[in-house]
Amino acid sequence: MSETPGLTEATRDFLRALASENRQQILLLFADGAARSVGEIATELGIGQSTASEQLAILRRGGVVRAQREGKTVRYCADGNGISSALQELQALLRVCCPPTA
Amino acid sequence: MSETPGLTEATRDFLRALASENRQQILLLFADGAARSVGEIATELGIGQSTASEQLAILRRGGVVRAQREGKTVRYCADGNGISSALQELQALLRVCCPPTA
DNA sequence: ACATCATATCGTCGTTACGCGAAATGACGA
DNA sequence: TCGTCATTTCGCGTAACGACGATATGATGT
Repeated sequence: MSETPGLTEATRDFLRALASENRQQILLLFADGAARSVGEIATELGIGQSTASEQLAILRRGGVVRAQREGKTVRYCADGNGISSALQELQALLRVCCPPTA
Repeated sequence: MSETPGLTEATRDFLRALASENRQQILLLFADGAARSVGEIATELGIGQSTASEQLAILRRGGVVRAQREGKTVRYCADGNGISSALQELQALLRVCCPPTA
């Protein structure tokens, strides 16, 4: 069998990260550009603290958000680089599968 | 400004559809632009025929592929319209969450 | 070192997704 | 109508996901 991975594992992680409504909500919190702590996110979304941490980790693995420590707290914000690179790879795949008019 | 900037259910289905390696492989089969029957896809990927049908249905729901009957068989191919519209909506969301910081 | 607060990880449970074979549906030709 | 072939739907077992509370790790101030 040929290898033909199609998409990178990273891009698949990106897609899976965004394919969850809860995680989309988290991402949308960052629309104002402000970084947030895990606890703030949990409170704003009305979910458990550990849940927020875990979902944030998935988003981070997908290159959607990035974290930075500030004292005791960890602040998350959208990762523009990760997002645009994943988006580019995704577009490349889709272009391959959609030649001309269908 | 304060309206719901979230993603459509359709776009979430699109993301979920592409977040599976098996379904990505199916999509990649259509890179040559040729439509394929369910049985052909199952054979080419070495998966069960019912599995192929189900995964195809998910891809179709996500607007990634579309189906057309031809006699007894149903041929699937990539859905350029569905893909590009979902992609546009996705980009819109990501733009919202990624200020010019990058 | 100790206490404290924020976050990460662990253990668990219920729900959902995947993959298969078997059976039902739909299309066509005789 | 009947038989066949392709596809869809169903039933089931297994694996992965999502959420939670509880506990462990890490950072800070005293």
